[in-house]
Amino acid sequence: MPRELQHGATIWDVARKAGVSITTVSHSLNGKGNISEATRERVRAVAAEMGYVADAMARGLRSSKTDAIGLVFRGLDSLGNYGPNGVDVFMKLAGAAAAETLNRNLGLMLVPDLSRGPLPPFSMSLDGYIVFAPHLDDPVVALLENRGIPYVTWDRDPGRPDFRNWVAHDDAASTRTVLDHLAAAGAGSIAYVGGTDRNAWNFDCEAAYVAWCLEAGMEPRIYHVPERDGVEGGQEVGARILADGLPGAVFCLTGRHASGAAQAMQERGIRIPGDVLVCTGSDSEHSRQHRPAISALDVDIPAAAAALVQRLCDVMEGKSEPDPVLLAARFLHRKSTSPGKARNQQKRGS
Amino acid sequence: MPRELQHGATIWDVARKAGVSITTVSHSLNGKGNISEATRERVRAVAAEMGYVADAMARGLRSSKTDAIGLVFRGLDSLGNYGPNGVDVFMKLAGAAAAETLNRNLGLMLVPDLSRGPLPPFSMSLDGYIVFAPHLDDPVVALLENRGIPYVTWDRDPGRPDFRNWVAHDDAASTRTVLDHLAAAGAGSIAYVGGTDRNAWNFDCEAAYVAWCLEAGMEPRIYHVPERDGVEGGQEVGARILADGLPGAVFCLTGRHASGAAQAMQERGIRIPGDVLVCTGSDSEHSRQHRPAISALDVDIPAAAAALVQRLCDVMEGKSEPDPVLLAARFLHRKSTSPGKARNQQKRGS
DNA sequence: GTACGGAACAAAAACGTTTTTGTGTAGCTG
DNA sequence: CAGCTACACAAAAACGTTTTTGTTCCGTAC
Repeated sequence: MPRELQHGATIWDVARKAGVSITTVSHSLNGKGNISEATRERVRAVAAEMGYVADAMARGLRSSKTDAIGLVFRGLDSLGNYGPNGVDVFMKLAGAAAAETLNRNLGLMLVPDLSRGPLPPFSMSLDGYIVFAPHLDDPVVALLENRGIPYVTWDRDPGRPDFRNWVAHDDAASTRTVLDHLAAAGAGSIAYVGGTDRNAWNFDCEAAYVAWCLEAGMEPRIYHVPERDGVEGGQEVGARILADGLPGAVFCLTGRHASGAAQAMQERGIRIPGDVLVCTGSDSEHSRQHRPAISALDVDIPAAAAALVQRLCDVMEGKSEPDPVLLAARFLHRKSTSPGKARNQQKRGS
Repeated sequence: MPRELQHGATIWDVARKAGVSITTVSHSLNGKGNISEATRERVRAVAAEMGYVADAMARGLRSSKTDAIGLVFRGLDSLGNYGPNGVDVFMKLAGAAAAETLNRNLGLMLVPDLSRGPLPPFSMSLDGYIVFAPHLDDPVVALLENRGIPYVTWDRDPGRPDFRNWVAHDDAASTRTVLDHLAAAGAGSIAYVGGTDRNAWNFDCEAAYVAWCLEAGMEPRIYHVPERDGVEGGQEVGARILADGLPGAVFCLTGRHASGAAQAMQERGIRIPGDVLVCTGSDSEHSRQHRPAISALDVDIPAAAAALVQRLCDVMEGKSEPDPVLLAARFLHRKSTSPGKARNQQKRGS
């Protein structure tokens, strides 16, 4: 049991005990001013012995640096609105980001959606922010922009083409990979199921799908389901797709939708992958759990978190802004897209 | 685009614009002093119009309240040492805790393991802490105790029987539930596989197992595998159990161990649940994914998080400390423990 | 012998709040 | 009309740092 009042050890206490002024203490510990090495060392020893740690508030007040960054936490309700890949991805990202920040000796604060309700106490004092999946006219980025707080986003901001501090997967390339794979596995027509959130993920994947169809001479079949509707929304769209005519493959952006759609079709006697291929743009427990397991695009979360934190640190240090970071998604080939006989509903190239 | 320098709007600016002193501003906004309702309202309006938010640093410095709590984040390396249920549970807890704190308008900061390396800047200024699964002589709780920072723990601290601010599942009751279930499903002998971390979870489950065996007249068969060894450790212990003689059931505390043990036995021709029942004390993706799916105890994470945050707030407000919170775990009955013919290796009661 | 300069440290200002203590005016009492 | 209270607000101290500006001492150059 060391000191009794270690809790309140202030810079004055250290100064008194070392027989110097508080200036000397501050300078000694921070390696700044002009202090003889002997004094510096002595002060360091005293401070260490007393377990002195500079008060973060006072330091932050003076130098307006908190050494902590924020991660905008979108609650479950708003995740329905914003978070395309669902809570799983978000929480994994939070964990990876925390692991990444600790390496740099930064704190990571989870703050609720900044756009509604009273601002959480610390939110405006953080050094920077990571924003998850900004949507069109996102009030959160508007607020940060307005306050001049540095931030990076996961996925690009669809409304700000000139904003460059983002990290994302190459959605266009990923989409083409998936579609090529489905076509190679025998799908002559491919239905696309996107979400309704107005974020880059939805926009870019759909655009890539349309472009790919054009090239392949295939008629686009596009469906939209609100992200928040999850598996049930997937079931509903599965039925709708069936009513419109069985395609060779169904590509659902979210894992929940894919799982629901697959389930709805299976319940109506359709076999996967025998009669239709199913694939999702974001792996989740639902896609893994489904029988047969659903092929998916997989996100390298640690890499994404590392890139985000790195970029944010760069921005905070005022480094010049290079190009956005594009990561490659892995395609996880599972049973739901095993190749088989041709499944052309509308003949390819017809 | 509102104001140009909203970023730096200070209490002085508000005071000047409202034609009052900063005292009046502070009092008006915080509903303290003795201010006429007219003035109070006018100041409020001006502040709102300017988008004024009190600087958290200054406020914190003055009143030594940060309105933020910390969650000790144990990195992947130390999770091997500390986190009994693996990273999944921890991240879910973090998410649930974040959702819970935002309701109270508190910030939640993830801080790295406090016991090693330099302390992250903010760690000693937070109002309180949630510590995940403290182990015997945990340096993190020692540090918090030493600094006089309020904290609650998830799972009790095995080394401090008189510390009461914890929330946990009733491990003894859960263990009995599982063992009763296994016995009822026909297991005449049950092998127990625990971890090596010195935390309450391991201690209490093992003690309950031993007690239950004594009552049931069954010879205890206890194995230990380091948590960090994961699935591979489970495979290894599965082989070891088999070499010692096939029991009627295997109860592994962690999902990874259970999955590995099941796998090792299945590879050697043992059928589950035909020849042996397998069950785990903490549900995870591994237990869900395994074929057959492995029965498990399931944690109600949101309830746990809510209880932890609630308790921490109580402690911070200096409320009297009631009894620790004991939550009930749900038992998820899956295929791996389907009842069948008696599987008595050693006859029950013999 | 005075002026200059650098080394080593100290004093004081500043950061933006909250809180304690003042201050002036009005109304009321005796 | 002196004195007291209540009211509405202002001034100033305090929180614990960092940083800017001083101060002292001493050696050296002119």
